Amino acid sequence: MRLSRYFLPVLRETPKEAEIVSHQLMLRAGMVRQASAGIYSWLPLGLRVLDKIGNIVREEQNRAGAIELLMPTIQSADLWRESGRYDAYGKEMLRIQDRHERDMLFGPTNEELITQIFRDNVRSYRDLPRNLYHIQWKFRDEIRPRFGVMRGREFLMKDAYSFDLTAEDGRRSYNRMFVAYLRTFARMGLKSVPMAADTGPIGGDLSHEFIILAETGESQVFGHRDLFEGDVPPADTDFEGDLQPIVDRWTSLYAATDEQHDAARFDAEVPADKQVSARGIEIGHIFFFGTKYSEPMNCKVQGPDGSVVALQMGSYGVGVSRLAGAIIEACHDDAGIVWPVPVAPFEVGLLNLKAGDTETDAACERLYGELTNAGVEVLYDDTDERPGGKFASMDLIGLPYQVVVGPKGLKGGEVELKSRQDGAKSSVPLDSVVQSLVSDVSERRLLV
RNA sequence: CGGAGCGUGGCGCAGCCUGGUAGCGCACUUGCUUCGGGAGCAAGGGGUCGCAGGUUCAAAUCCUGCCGCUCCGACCA
Repeated sequence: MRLSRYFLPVLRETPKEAEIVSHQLMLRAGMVRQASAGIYSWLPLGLRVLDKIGNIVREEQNRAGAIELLMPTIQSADLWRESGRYDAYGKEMLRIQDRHERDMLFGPTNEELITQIFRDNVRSYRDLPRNLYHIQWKFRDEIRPRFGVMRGREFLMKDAYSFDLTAEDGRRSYNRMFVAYLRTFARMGLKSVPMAADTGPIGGDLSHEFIILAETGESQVFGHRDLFEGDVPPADTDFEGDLQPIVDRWTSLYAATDEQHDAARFDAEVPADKQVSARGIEIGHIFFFGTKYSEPMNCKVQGPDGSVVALQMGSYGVGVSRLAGAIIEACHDDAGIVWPVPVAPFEVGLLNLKAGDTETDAACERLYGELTNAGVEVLYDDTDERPGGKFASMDLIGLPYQVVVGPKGLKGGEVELKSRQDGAKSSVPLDSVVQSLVSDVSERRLLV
């Protein structure tokens, strides 16, 4: 992408409504603009990040055997009356009426709708297990939205729903999502820790929140230090096999959010030098809730013995839009964002220090073409802005690699190659920079 | 909803107390000079001062009501 034709409004100063660093940087880097309280427009750069996050989530869901579909944002109130949640949900649910004065709502979650779809189309245990998911906008009319996209009212969420014949099978479905989540967040460069969690309005008795540590986290979390350094299950993990040992390993050590925290247990189970007490951000939440929806909504199949049984269900959420903010909270420095390669909006920033100069233009065009053809995502700053401004903007938007092309270096046939992550700079021959970048970038696209 | 604060050009702010020509920095446009880490000079463009009432000869400024936004608390992916 050529910057001269792109839409990337960067801000030199910090808008005063932004209090936390990820919100400030998202506004300054031209990723989002606030439409109203807790509701955001995603500008081109932000959308690219959102898509990358969504695609990683998608790949890992698919790997774990979940199947993607897409449900609407607007739902019928009648469906929610079946489960009893129309009255139970409270004011977070945005209730609206259509022109015929039918009660509708903007979906805060989709248990009811997916249960309806499933019950209307599945009759036999032979069609089990199934896990269906979608990535769709949700609306929860929070009392107080804050922290930018981290706690907006409108947010993009991946929500998966599992259907099983027995509780044991349901547990296996739960485990598949548990392992998928460990991989999903690790691929974004995040160290997530599953923690015993409250089930809230979703219901059920088995639940984990996936937490990353961040100073601006919304809740206090407690855990064993070793959990924050554990190895993530590899890509060739057999999701059809027994995942219980993996889950057991991750849940054997103490980890809890403040609402579940038991200080006495914490002190008894975790040696003082292994105790971690910090702020955390919830980026995923999984639940197993049995027949909470299938029973009242009559989502039943015939088992092998001919009996009709209500399905065992679970639901599994990932805050896709929240992750964009959460990753920035975890990955930034004084100059701006420092994107991990897998979620970076572009992988390489190409800086033409003297746009209009025949030689630098030619060298940049060549690099831009070759990198693009090699499948590397390049943002080419071909504007005639001064070098200082170009450097500052590139650092702000945080692309992992920068290629600096100017007359000085070109005299020796060289360009400067910089890593945003560690700030390392090196002079590289013009002829080998593409090869070097292609291998560096592709190596870091897959973190696990 | 309880408490606190803020709404003045795209962004950041001053002016309000003590009513009288709407200002500053950045950004933007044009020209010249500059050009390897946010340049200099010069000339420009852009504002219903959140909205509505009221007081007054006169309101960004004083009064009343409303709206929006932010922070702390209860709620949450």
